[in-house]
Amino acid sequence: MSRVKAAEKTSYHHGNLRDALVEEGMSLLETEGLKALSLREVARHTGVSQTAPLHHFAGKTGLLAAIAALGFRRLFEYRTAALKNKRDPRVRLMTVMLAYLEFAKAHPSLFYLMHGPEIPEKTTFPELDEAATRSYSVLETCVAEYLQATEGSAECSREATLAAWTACYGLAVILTSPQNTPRMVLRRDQMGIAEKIFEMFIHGLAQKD
Amino acid sequence: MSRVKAAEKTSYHHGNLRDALVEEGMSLLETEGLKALSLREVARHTGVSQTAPLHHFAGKTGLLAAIAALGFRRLFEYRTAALKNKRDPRVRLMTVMLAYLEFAKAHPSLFYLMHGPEIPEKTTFPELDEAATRSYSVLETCVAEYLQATEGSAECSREATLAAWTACYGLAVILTSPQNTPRMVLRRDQMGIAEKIFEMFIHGLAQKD
DNA sequence: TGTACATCAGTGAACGCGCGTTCACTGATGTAC
DNA sequence: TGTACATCAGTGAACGCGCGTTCACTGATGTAC
Repeated sequence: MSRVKAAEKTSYHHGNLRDALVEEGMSLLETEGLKALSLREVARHTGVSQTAPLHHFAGKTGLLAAIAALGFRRLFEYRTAALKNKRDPRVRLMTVMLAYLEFAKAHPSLFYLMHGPEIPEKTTFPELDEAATRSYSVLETCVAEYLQATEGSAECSREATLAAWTACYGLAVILTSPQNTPRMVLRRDQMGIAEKIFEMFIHGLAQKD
Repeated sequence: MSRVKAAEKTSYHHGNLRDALVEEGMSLLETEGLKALSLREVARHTGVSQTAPLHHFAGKTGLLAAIAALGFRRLFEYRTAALKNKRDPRVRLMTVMLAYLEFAKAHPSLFYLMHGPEIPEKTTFPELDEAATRSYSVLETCVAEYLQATEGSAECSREATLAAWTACYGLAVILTSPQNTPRMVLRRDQMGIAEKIFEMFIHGLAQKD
């Protein structure tokens, strides 16, 4: 790996093909959708023979997993960036939830790849698994802090996190595939309604039972 | 349609092929999953030539839509059956939400077909659209009644329904594809945890804002 | 400093797959007269 | 009551597609000596 990225076009070896394929796959996914994302198409776009990717990934699923992992890393960054300078626990929780929604809306196909059934056995891809866990833990932290601030006990923080995650995820899927469901409500001001809904959730989270 | 279902095997015409295909497609979906559900396979299972289905459905999507519509009709029945003899508005809301979850867990592939992207432009299939709306309206009614019981105003009932639907749907997807996400929490007693989570939601629903 | 050789990262042809759909057809049914 | 004919619901062969993957290969790189 001494000359990574040195030669650009003329050399036989690419030097950085793995990253290039992931990058190209990502942009293909965002522009053309998941259906159009095939090994061959990615190879074509990268200007490389159609079997070259197999030297870097365990079949098609391997490439998909790598793309999804990159997606989770970006989601993590997006979430943490949104949290910057926010101090109030309640605000932080709301922020991290809304950020998730924004991310999903901005990258629907990626979002679908990250969570959908296209990649089976996600746990078997360490890179993907780690990135997903890291992203999830941002939410987890915010929920725990919020619970602590409101009732002093972070006892059922796990369930509460799952509840928050349910809200985020459910709404994200709904907003991402609008033809799915209640069309009336969501015509306009999606983020406003989302905030309203999240507020109800957050309120419910803080109850003592 | 005078002799529907009269002759069984020997006759050239099937007599009830459309229904038979939907039925067969449904069972194929449940046993083998969405990937295995092709026009040809359904035709094969029904004992009919592989092009016969095209006389009854607008291509593959048409068949899928018919199956999904049947799914929504069953979901509707399941929900209303669960509500029978329940009187308290809060209990009724909880019941209808849990019933949704149970249905999804019992028929994961069907659930995925009903809500996933396999059928594009769902609104263009009247049968499907109507069945989906009817099923959704059960939830809508329960939410409205609950709001009325708790605060006397069913003003933001639409948003509240969407919130409840978000909780149902989000959790259903999570429980349906378990490898997705937080594995720790959901090892056991899924319905118990689900109820806990829904309780938080329902509690949040009733807040005055 | 030079050489032999293992290893890695590419190539391109080809296989085999199941699919949705088109096509020209034929058997059965129902209706007009 | 009988006949002609349009229409409907089947058949089966075939087309064309893009795909993931296998295979034998070759060019380039790095390392041991």
